[in-house]
Amino acid sequence: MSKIAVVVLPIPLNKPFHYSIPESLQSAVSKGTRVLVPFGNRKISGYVADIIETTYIANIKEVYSVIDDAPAVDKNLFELAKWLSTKYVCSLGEALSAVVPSVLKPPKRIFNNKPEHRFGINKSIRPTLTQTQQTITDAITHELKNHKYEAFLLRGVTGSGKTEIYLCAIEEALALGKSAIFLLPEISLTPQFISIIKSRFGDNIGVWHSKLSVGEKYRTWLSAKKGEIKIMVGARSSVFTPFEKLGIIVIDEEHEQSYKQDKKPTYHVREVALERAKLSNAVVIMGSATPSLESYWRAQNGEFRLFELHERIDNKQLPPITIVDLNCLSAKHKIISEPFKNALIKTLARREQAVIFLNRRGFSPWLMCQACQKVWQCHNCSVSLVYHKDSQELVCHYCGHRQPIPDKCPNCSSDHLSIFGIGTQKVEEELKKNFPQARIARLDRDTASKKDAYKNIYENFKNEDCDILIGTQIVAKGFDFPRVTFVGVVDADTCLYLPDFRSAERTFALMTQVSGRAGRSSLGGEVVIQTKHPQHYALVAAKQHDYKSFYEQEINFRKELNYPPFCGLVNILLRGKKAENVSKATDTITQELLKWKKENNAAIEVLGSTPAAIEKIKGMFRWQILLKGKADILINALMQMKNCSLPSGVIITLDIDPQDVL
DNA sequence: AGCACGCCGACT
DNA sequence: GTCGGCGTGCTC
Repeated sequence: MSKIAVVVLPIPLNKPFHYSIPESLQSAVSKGTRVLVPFGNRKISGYVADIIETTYIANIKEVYSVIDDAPAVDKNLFELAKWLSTKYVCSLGEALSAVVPSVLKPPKRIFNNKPEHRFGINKSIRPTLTQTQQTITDAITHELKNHKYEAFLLRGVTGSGKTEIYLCAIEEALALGKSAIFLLPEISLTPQFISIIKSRFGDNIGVWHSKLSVGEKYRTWLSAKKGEIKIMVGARSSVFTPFEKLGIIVIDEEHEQSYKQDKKPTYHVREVALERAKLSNAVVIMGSATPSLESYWRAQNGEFRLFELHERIDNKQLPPITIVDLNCLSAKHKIISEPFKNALIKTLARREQAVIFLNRRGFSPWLMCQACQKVWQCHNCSVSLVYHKDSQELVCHYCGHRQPIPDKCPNCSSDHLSIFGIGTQKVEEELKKNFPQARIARLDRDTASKKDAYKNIYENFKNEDCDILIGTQIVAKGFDFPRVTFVGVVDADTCLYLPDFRSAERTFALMTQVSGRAGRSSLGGEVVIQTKHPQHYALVAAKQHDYKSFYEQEINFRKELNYPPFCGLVNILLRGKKAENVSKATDTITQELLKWKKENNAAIEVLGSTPAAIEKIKGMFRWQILLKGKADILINALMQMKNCSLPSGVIITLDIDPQDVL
């Protein structure tokens, strides 16, 4: 009598499927291994959750083959997947496929195993710690030695020596025979950083990011599993690195948005790291100059141990920030104000470099007919098309649709078409006009996506073959050069007044981060921020480099309006091709939720239903409902919602703990 | 989620 | 007449 495998599949159905195990695979199939099984008329990989003797299911099919020669997920990771599926409301199979991506399978082609060179830990590089660094490292080491879960939050400006604390803590973990996961925002995983960390830890390190090939991913994953590497440095998904004896998880730049996964399961890596550390009795260290409001609040409430590093290692001062009120300026100075221009003149005269930052969101140049006010919009999405001067096209930034620039308005036949808004190209033009002798480069999604363009611009700037670098978010991170002494923010408002509860927090973090690009060396530096809201607390606090004052004001605002950390949030998004069906479905669900709330006397708020901020993307109409309340109550409410029948053609997606509610 | 089956409108 | 749109239901 052949045994039966209970297999969990990566489909949105929270129910396992039974397969008989053929004689030939009897010894290879065990709990935790992945197997290839027939499902309908396709073959998919699933997890053996259990092996049983008999089943009530008639006509079961056979396991086709076994993928792993040892369990792919150990007990802790399996528990973590169960937690993921509960917290983020998805099936266990979907959660498991986040823990062990399906790309992780043995390559068909076998590579020659090149001999491994082990360098071990290079202690000689370890610099002497300051008193503060030593105190923090000791506290972390203490917990590591106790094999106890603990979470630490380090708040310290760039240059205050957080990285050294991370590295020392990792060394301690390794010395105790434990492994370490070092999480970074995707953008920080630059070759420069990797070479620094490799020089410190040698071949103990694996690197994990989205650009690895399938084969590289599998080899890295396997060597972590086998314990051949002890440290994994990587983006979000490396929180699932299958280390057996995990000692420490570091989350650098804890406030970064890229730590939230936008597809199902919509986890935040911080929450996963905390949960995993609890299951493994490991330590979590989070660090940031501008911790997320939630985390700082949790630290204030004793959930995390808070350490603050107030000074830069070298006692260098933070650059002075000038805020320029754009309201007082004449139209011709709207892009570049006098203080902005003067600072730039001085910088160039000293033969130093400048970074000009422009946040593109909601700020791109668009085309408008002067006669009838028509604005060119995308046919598939409810957004304006963006004017691209280089290619002479109108481009949709949501669906990628592009069309040539018209010479006449199709409505009124006027040929009086003008461009509104400011983009990086426009700023570049303006700067070229003002500084014809300066060497100017531009870095944004358009230029950075071209092969090697990013590297070329980066190298050029590094080698000082370029005086002014204009860019979007991409220049706010990782562009640390000693000769940058001026940072200019063209318009801080684009992020400030988005209709989102986190926009002030984001603006504060961004301004702080951008400012940090100036004055990294003894040359000093200065920052100019242009805004129409110079009195806004996020900007005033950023100017004063005062996180705490920002925190105090922002936390009051969150409390008054009942937003995180004072409640949990769930964003329910409904999409469909027929506007009417989507709005009807949204209504049905809202009614159902309100009914449940009343019946259970539940402390939740059901906000909506409203069309999403961008009502249509790629031809799909979008409506949303926002749920507020305690996380566990919200999950119960969502369970209720699963029972209601909906008009066809409407897709529901849940975002648990959304980063924004736009 | 995928994928097939099945039912209605607009083409050569 | 049939091609293909999408609504429905099932997958061990």
